[in-house]
Amino acid sequence: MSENIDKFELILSSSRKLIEEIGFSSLTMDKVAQKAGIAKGTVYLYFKDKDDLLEKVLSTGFEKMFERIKNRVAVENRVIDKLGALISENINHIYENRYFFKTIFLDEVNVVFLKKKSKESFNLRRKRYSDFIGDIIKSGAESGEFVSGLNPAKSGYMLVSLIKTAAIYNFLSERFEPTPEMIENDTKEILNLFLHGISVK
Amino acid sequence: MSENIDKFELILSSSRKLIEEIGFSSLTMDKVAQKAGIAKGTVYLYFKDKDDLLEKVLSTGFEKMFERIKNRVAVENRVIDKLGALISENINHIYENRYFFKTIFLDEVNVVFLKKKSKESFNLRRKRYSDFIGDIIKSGAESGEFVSGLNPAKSGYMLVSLIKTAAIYNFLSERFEPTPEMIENDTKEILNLFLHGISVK
DNA sequence: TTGAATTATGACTTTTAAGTCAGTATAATA
DNA sequence: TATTATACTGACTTAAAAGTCATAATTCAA
Repeated sequence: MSENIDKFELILSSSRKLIEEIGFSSLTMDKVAQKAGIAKGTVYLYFKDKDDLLEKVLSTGFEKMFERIKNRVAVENRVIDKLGALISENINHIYENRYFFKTIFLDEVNVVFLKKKSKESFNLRRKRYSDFIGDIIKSGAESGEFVSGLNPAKSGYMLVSLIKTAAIYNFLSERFEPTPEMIENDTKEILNLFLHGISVK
Repeated sequence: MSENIDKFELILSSSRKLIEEIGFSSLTMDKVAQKAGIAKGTVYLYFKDKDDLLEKVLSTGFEKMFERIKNRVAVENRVIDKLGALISENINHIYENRYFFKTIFLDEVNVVFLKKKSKESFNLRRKRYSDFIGDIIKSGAESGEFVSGLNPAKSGYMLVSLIKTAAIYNFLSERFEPTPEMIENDTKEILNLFLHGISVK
């Protein structure tokens, strides 16, 4: 019985290690079995199929992280301290599992591309756009409108991700036919968040 | 000669349409050929392989968007207006190509999962975390610390994406062994951006 | 100790999709 | 019109990986 639990955990941890090494897109059941030092058929005794295995890899990871963040946040009393604790705990968790998250975060490119070259040009485009925004931000910092000490390129990435996230939020909320007003509103909202944040002045 | 260019464009646009309908992860060369009403072999006369085709689908789309945004931004003089124009133009572009972008943005889940059920639980976890943050933000809005009129859940998504983006930025910059100070710095930076933005007060 | 139940194995089957290429149709040229 | 060059076709080959299952090893219980 306890043997079973061990094997279940063994397969999970082997999968996690493999994902760190080769990414989701190259993960195969054969490799998982090999990594765990067991036969492929055995994997299917503990997991319904590949989908089930990956779902469990991600869900157990998430639950661990969420639990940790909730506990840390509960200690703080003031709202801003809660947010600070949350961010810090989240970043720490990402870094402690950095190879896993690196794969998770960057593997999105692998959905689409099979070859290194295309991945590189994908990242290059992302960089070109962020740098373009970075230049605008830089000139704002030089004119004294924006705070000094900003990393312009990084801030560019941040703005791009805010725009993308707003779109994803709308897509997930089934908002597909936006009126011009809605778009104007979204624009204002993102610009405002990026320029002034959510605090009252 | 002009026939060739037409077929090249035909394959590109058929691929784009297909991606809108079924996503990257289900795209096959057979389906592309069928959609374009040509033989599979013909696709390989215009594109080296699948990777080449997808790379060109994405790069042409990006160049179009980037050109458009650059032109629009160039019209404005003040930095803040430039940023506003950029955001607005970017959002507009996303909405005009909404089905394509919906797939691009949400297909990241498909890297990992094959079945609908797992995708749903993935989105559910994302929502649970954002809602948790949303609750904190809500209490901050109620106490008057944060601006009113915020959508807490959406703001939660925004914060999560800022954290994620900061990590991606570090990963892309090959920063894998962060000191505690670097993590503390990142935390402050994100919290500060989220609370106060990049403008000077 | 033995035989029933449980767990494990890995060769095999099946599926899916990328990529090829010999043959066919169409267009260009002499 | 005949010949060459170019463009197109889709059945076929190849490859990769998911999932199965008859058989073997191990554990457990009487």
